[in-house]
Amino acid sequence: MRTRRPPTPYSGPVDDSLLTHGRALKHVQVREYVRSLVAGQAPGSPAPSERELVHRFGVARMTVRQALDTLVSEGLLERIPGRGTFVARPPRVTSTITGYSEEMARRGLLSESQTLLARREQAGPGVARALNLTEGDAVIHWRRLRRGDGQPICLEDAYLNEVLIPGFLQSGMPTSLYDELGERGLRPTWAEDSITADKATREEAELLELAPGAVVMRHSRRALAGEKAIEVSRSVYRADRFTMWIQLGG
Amino acid sequence: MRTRRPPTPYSGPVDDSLLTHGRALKHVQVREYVRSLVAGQAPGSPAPSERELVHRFGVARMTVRQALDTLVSEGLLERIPGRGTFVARPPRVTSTITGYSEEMARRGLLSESQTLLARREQAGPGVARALNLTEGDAVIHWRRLRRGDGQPICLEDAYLNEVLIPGFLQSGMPTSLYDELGERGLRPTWAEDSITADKATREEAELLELAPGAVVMRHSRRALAGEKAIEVSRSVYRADRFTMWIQLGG
DNA sequence: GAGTGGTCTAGACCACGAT
DNA sequence: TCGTGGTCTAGACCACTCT
Repeated sequence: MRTRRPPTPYSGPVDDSLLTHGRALKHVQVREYVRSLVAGQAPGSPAPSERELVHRFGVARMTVRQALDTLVSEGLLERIPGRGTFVARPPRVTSTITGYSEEMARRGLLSESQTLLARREQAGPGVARALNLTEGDAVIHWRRLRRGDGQPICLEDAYLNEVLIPGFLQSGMPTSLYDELGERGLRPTWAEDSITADKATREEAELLELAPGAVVMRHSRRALAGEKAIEVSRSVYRADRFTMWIQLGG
Repeated sequence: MRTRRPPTPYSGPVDDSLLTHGRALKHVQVREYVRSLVAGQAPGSPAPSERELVHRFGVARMTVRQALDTLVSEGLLERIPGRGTFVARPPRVTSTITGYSEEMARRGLLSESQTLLARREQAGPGVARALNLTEGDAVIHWRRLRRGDGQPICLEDAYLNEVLIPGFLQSGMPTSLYDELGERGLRPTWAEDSITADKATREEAELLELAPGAVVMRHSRRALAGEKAIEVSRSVYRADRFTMWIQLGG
């Protein structure tokens, strides 16, 4: 039986991001070592064997397994019993939440965005409910006319929970809302969308340079980052210039 | 230090589904015991503590942790350091691939489906490409008029890879395509959808009981079960009676 | 202080794949 | 046969929460 374990005064080079209470956890060290080894490797490339890592780090095999378990559950590695551990083929993208800018980029179109309105408002009943706020709470209302290759494509009214993004209006409006949210750790991870077809109102037709009554697609979204309802938006798209693409599942 | 472990001749009641090579793995026993305890429990209810399970099953704590790890990664349990292990609140549904029947059921509408066509055809170029087939390969073409509460809502043309579902046409058409595919282990796990708005053609307008030129929503789907492309479909929905709901992310 | 989960050890035997 | 991952043991110390 083992006696007391010494207080593990680890003293090697340590990435600060890997510290917990001032000390790097061993399984984290192993995990990040393997992650860096494996970064950029082709799918199917072998990762170090568990016993090799045991040797290199002087840790128990269970510790190595804990490290690899994480990477396997991340989809980075794949274990094949009797053969070894290998770089997994990149898992199919699991329905990413994308915004308009990314949608346009994906099709190779130049994405432009003209802000028609960006101001603090009091939440109405619908917006308040969608953002888990109380009616009258402060929200940011951002209305944009969006173009692809110069042509009007979409008119979007987004409402953002101001409490979650202090200084948003003052900092100048970002090009990509979702990138900006990402930098604040609030990139939406979940969204409820609804989509229907309709005819453009007169105002919409004017802004989108359509004949009144032309066919449009209406898209509503409620986007959440973790538990936080961050954005609710209503968009109207020219049907003749826009097809929505969605990938579901993983 | 331990000596050799005895050959673990487990003899308790064993669910066949839990057997591997004729012997129930201990972590599986523990896992399924906890799963059954926790089934139907309200979120936040405590699960047995790790040490309690160690006692009850006479196993090492690492074994119990392995069992609980699985349930945690399934989203069934949640660990809170210093407090215990608890039933997790049901994880948000990660964008399920749903078919029309399930969509209707979700809104509490009576879903009906009238088969207009169900036959073997030779794949055209578009369908062949979508199903990873060669032009001329056999596909099943299934055209349905779908109603909600008696009203025409959707006209759908589905093409299925016949090789993957032998005897499909002969067995009588199912009510829910996705349920039927599920029973063959081919429930789609991934789908590429595209959605746009348009005006109904004369034929569509007739079948959907619309005025010619009325606004409709067009929906295309390419659905895969694992690596197998199983279904490709084109649907047209009456915009006045149907809004598409999508949940993204998890 | 008692109980909980988080981390870690230093081994063991097994089934399986490659050689 | 040798190396691999899969399973398992019987403990240990830690930080944390709750009472």
